[in-house]
Amino acid sequence: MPSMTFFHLPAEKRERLLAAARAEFVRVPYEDASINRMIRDAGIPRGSFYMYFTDKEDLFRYLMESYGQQLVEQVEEWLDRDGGDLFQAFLDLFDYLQANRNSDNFREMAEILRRNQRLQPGLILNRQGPCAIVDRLRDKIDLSRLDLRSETDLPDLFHLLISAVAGTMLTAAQDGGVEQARARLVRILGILQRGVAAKEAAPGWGQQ
Amino acid sequence: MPSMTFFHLPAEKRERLLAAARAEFVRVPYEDASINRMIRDAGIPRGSFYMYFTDKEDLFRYLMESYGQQLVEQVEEWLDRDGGDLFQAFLDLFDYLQANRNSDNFREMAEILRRNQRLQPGLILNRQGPCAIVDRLRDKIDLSRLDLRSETDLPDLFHLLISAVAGTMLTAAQDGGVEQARARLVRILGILQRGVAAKEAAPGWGQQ
DNA sequence: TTGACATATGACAGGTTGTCGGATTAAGAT
DNA sequence: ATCTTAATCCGACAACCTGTCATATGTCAA
Repeated sequence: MPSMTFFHLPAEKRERLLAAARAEFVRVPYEDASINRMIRDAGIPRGSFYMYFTDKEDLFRYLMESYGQQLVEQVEEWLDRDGGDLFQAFLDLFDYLQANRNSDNFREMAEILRRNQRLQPGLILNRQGPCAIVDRLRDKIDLSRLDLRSETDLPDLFHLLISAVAGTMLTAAQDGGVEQARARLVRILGILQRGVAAKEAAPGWGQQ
Repeated sequence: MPSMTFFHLPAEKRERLLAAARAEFVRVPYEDASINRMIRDAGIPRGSFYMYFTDKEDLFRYLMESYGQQLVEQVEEWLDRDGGDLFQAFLDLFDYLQANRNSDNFREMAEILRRNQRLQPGLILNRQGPCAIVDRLRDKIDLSRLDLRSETDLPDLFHLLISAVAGTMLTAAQDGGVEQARARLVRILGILQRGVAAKEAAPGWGQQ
């Protein structure tokens, strides 16, 4: 979390720094991003930066969090539109991130995510896990379609869904096209919905 | 992948470098690991290092890959013992990694995994995804217990299982105890087995 | 005016990485 | 035994990066 000082800053200066930071994270993957360049581009002196953020990670997390905020809002909308269908909403999320023909803002976010999907999903995901998000979305979700048996099933499901989307976005970038990746996501969503346990737990050990 | 030169090295020298590298990755998380220290400890000159590996990442991936090799062998064993029960085997994996009262070798691996679970599951996982592993384990798995509907369901399931284990190991390290984390893993395995779709809900979402 | 406090600033120490060209070794070839 | 050629070795080096700290500057209240 940025220091209070950062928020007391004149909005213009604050935004200048954030813009430079976003540009840098768009330019190269996280590990290669340089605080030096950010402050140079933003015209902020070195010492000041460390007055605001403790770290490159601190800054990155702050950015991710605000992006996350926006995504959650977007997902909220889809849930409304899709009648609370969680799976459809996550499929929408995938399509949305792939398309990225949207506001510059999202285009930027999508680019950063794409740059950093190979490493650190742990960095991108909020530290506290999906719990906060779930709390916010819970009442938009049509729970009657879900067979949840424990208090934590919904957060856990979220975790699985998020990493599925992240994982398939990786596929999309590397291997073949978006099509293939999307198909994979659909299959994974299918697995999560129906489960992989054979319905009649046949005791026999015969294979196939 | 290390260069051929690396494998032509006298075994002693090669092992000296690898040992120093492992020690360094045990000492600090990936980002902070220093090639400098590794070569200093191993008594290998700077130029040589870059003759063998292109990168810190190159070296790390090589290590992870060999650890992965060992883990797969271990999982293979469990599958034999558990009668091909994939879910049981992954639960065993969790217990095994948590316990880490094993050979120094595994203790080291467990420590590295623990240090790096926060970031880069993407780094730890083999680039090609679980496919290679799956091919190797496929005939040890009792497929009659699973309801798989597509060629890729098994790899995808693996991916989910692995990230579930990784995710809960994270929980284990941060929040409360191992107990809580294990319970969470059990619930997640439950979700994957039975699915979260309410049984009689109409499956209408899969169009498009 | 004068403290007392928050904030700003940039020079600096210590560290890192990847490269490069000359030294060294190994392996044939003559 | 000597020469040739290619592979390997090596450490000095340039370029960069980060986090800190002592000093300067601003701000508000008494």
